[in-house]
Amino acid sequence: MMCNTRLSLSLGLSTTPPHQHNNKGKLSSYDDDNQELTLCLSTSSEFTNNYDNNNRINPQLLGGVNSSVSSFSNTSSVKRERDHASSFDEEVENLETKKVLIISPKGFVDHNDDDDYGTRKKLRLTKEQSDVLEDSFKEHTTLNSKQKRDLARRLSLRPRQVEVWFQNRRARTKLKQTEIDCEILRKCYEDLKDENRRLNKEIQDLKSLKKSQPFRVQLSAATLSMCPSCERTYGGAATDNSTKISFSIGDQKPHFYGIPSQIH
DNA sequence: TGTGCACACAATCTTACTTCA
DNA sequence: GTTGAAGTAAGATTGTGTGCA
Repeated sequence: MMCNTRLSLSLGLSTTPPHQHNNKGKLSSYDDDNQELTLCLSTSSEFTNNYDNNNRINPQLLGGVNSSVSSFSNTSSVKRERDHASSFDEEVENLETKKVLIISPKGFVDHNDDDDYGTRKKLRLTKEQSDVLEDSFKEHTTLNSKQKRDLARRLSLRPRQVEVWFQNRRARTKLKQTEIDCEILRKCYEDLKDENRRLNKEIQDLKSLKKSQPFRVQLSAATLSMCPSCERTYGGAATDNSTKISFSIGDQKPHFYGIPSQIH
């Protein structure tokens, strides 16, 4: 069977108990000529086991058929279908928008009229729904089952939709934070690079100064001083006459400058 | 210890919408 | 004003890892 085989689902809206149905989501018929697969599903409590949370058919129902439509054969999705459609009301609600599904390489697609053939309608949350979700996200970035259900009920969404919204929100918040962190690091890197360039230049200046003026030179406070006895250079950030403890370039041994007795 | 389940996350896909030539 | 390509935002899907009973 080709992936584009059309699958029609005939959904009975009867409240007949499942055990009284002849077709409980089993493969009903397959039209070789039109490559159409027809399933008859009851809307009994067993209906919930016929679909996953994305209104896709439980692959188990398709038996050998699902080998050609592996894109939707996902155990986690099947598992998650328990998360919603937990009541008969929700089942009926789902049926209102999911009457005919098409098997395609992308999985099952909702097709309630011919205009939608081959497309998937994407939900756009209303401003109000988004605001509520945002407010909720500010309070807690993850939801427990009860919070999820309550929020879904309040917004007339499926719990799975709320869950997905929070997942995406967390992911995009993290991404945004990563971008911010990255920008901060980039700025730090640029600053350090500038500082390194400045210090290297300073070293070069001092080296050339050392060659031309082999005596002690008091440079500006921000630059370095040179010990007259050993001609080593010292860091000189302090501007007062207090003792300065410095390290000569290329030597970790401290030199004391400012107190004659302490000069070696 | 193995197993199933629920959940979170990363990566990716897909669609709706916007911008711009 | 219209149109189509390109870009972006965001909802949805899929695969994987982890903790827990």
